Amino acid sequence: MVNNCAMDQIDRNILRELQNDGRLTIQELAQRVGLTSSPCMRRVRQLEQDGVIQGYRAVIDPEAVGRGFEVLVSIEVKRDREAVEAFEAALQDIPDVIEAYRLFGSPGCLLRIAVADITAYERLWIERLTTLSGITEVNSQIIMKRIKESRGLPVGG
Amino acid sequence: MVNNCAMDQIDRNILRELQNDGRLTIQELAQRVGLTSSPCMRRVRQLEQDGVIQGYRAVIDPEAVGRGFEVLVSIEVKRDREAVEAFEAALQDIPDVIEAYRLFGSPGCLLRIAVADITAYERLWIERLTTLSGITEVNSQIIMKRIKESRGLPVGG
DNA sequence: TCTGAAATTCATTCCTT
DNA sequence: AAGGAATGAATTTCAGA
Repeated sequence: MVNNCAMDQIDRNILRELQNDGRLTIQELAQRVGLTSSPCMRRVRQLEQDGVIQGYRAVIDPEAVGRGFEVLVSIEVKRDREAVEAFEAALQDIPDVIEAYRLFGSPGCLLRIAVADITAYERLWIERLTTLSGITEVNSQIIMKRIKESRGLPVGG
Repeated sequence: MVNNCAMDQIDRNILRELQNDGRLTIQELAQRVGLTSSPCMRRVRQLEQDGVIQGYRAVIDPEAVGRGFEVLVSIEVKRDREAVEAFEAALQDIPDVIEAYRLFGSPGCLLRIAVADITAYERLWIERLTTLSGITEVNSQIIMKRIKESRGLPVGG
């Protein structure tokens, strides 16, 4: 269950610390939140079991794996069930599409794409995006600047 | 330096595994990529030093921390330096804004916002978004469906 | 629920190949 | 670069408050 809401300030501090450094040792974490290691570990395990902590990930430099060029793509899809389902299924098979959202209003769909460079993007665009069926519009937006980065969710307190 | 490109297939496998589970023990990781623990650890440390691995994070369930309602907001800002800089500085002080991008073309700016519910969003919108100076348009888009989720970057191989 | 100690597992170093 | 053994840390469990 995700919301038994027995989450107190210490739990929130644990979440904040682990969002910042997911490889903190239990001991170091315990010290930062004012516990000793056994209760601290019990809380962490509980948060994991409850699904509050969904997992841990290494954060990789996109440049280093040939994905330093990011594009946001607005797409309009024909508003019929067949078209939408086929389109969304097709997205699953394009690894360069790292996020995709269906929106209310316009655009109907927003993709976040990560490729090596503009050449790779051109190839992706001509070979895979424009060939998707049921699409009525594709609009590619290059990011000029990251104004604010996602370093995890703000955790109250 | 990020690209000395002495990265081989084993390194890419390490990155893939650590993206999937950032708390893998070196031993378990070593087994998965076909090494013993000492060379495996050397590689991980090297990747960290080179900045290929930028860090480790716990992934938190947004619902559990009162941020289950996500909105994408397109904003147009007056195209003058003062306005843009003031606007972008102001965004830094709104914790609900978890990502912000300045784009080429239109919209000039895209925000990703995470709040508890639509009521909280209404409050944010009226109190903090519409009051930002230099803004000519605000367009809020609610996510109907997450078609594809970011579980880290695809790592070749 | 916490503490503190005991048992086990892991990280890390060093030396050899 | 990789493997293996040694050691020092950290995790994890458990008894008691």
